[in-house]
Amino acid sequence: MELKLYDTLTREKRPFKPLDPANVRMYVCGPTVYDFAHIGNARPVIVFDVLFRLLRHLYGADHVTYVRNITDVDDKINARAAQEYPAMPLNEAIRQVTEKTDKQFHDDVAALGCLPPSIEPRATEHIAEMRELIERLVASGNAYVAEDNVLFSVPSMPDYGQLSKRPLDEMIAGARVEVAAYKKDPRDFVLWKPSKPGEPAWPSPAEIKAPGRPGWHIECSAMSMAELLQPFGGGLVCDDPQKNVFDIHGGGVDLVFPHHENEIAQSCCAFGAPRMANVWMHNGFLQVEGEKMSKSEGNFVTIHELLKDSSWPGAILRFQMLKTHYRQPIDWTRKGTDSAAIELGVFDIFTEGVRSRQTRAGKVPEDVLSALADDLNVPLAISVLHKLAEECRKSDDPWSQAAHDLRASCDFLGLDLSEVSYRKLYERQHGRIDESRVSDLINERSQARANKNWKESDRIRDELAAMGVVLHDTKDGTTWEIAR
RNA sequence: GGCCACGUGGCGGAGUGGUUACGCAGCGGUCUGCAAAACCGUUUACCCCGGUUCAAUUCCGGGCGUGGCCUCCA
Repeated sequence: MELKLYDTLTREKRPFKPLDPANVRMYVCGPTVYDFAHIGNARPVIVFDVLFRLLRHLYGADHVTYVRNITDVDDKINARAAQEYPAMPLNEAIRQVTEKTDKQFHDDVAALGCLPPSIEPRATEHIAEMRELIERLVASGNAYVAEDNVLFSVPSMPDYGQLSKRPLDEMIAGARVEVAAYKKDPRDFVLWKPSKPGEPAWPSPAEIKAPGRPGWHIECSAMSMAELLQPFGGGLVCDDPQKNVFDIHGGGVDLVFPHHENEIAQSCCAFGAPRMANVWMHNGFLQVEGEKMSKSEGNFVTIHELLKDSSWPGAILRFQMLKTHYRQPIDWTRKGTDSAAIELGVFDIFTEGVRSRQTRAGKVPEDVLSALADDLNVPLAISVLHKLAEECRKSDDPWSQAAHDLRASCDFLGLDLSEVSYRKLYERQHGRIDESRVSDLINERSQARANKNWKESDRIRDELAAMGVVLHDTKDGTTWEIAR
């Protein structure tokens, strides 16, 4: 099976050829840990988790390295720390904020069924590599010092702007931001900047006396080097440009410019590499109820709220996210969550037996895998799952091959069905169903029906319906389930 | 203002130069005391205007709409 991925750089879907099939390497930009992650942050985490699973399937679990960083040095973190812990020394407050947010993030994404990446480097653990990279860029003439800042010189890189397709000279025209006076060129960006007193600070590179801290973009160049190049023979000590490229770099489409463009500039110029990564993948943006998500609009939806306050099982949120192809925009709505719950509830019904007692090996159908291999066409893969569910419905055997395959497919997609049954959803909202009360009422109703007392029979059925219980009268008696 | 995406039936959402996506909902039927479930059948599509083509929802151009980005972070 051939994996094809859409590459933002070339704007086309291409067959994926790993540099080394024994060491497939992927880097995805992770969160800045200063606040609860919102549902938009969840998208790349879920999307690239599916890709991670697929790569592990295709190349072997031990042959894929997935790096997702944690950004724990950033102005927003500083601001949040000062606001939340005004009495505390800033660095201590920052540690409080980052540790707390970091934990929340991991709890949230675990609930969404995401595997932990192979490595989750933290920016503050890689300051040394950032400094080394900056020194290199200064030495090579790609960066310069100005007022204790180190800036990347965009004109020093003729290819700058390829990823976002922004022509160098036209880029300034529409800019509406004031340009710092010390910049040689308005497009130059910061690699290192001086820290204000009390802020996190490290010894500066390039013989700058004042302590400082890294710019935003350099951390990803440094961490991808440290985790995806150096361990595989590349990095600063290696002059072979081919050793200084990894396979896949991912993130949200909002990162294409400037973040990824600048990462490319830093990495390629530092290592003399023709490319930073062979494939650039970007997930589409997300709106909430038709509106841009923003705190001022009051429609800022965090993963935590959905899981804890609204009691949605993570699998349902994950499924809702995966119902849309990763490059399409999503309008995240409550109605969409309800639909996802109904669909997954069906998968739960048909796999309930095989989840408690697997009687044979389930197999992820080729149709599912080939859909995923076609640039992660998860919606198409899900349509195959519906077909399996259809087979299950037609089968008399609760342990049919289709049921095993459906289970295997859900497992493959990271969809944990253990909490998604209609009953569990109902009980999360309305409290436990009193089963003995239900069976008492059913017995009473059966009596009434035996006596052809349809009025009483229907009254009891209505009473049960009010409890969320729906009856099925069959030849063998009456069964019940929770309303969908 | 510049650059870049996206626009499919009631809703969600794939895909394609000519043939049923799929799911949910709706409608009709079988079944049922009546229902429910199940099964069978079935309605409503490709933003607008041009162009290319034997043929466009699918390619090209323009328009409209929505969204993203426009650098040291709002």
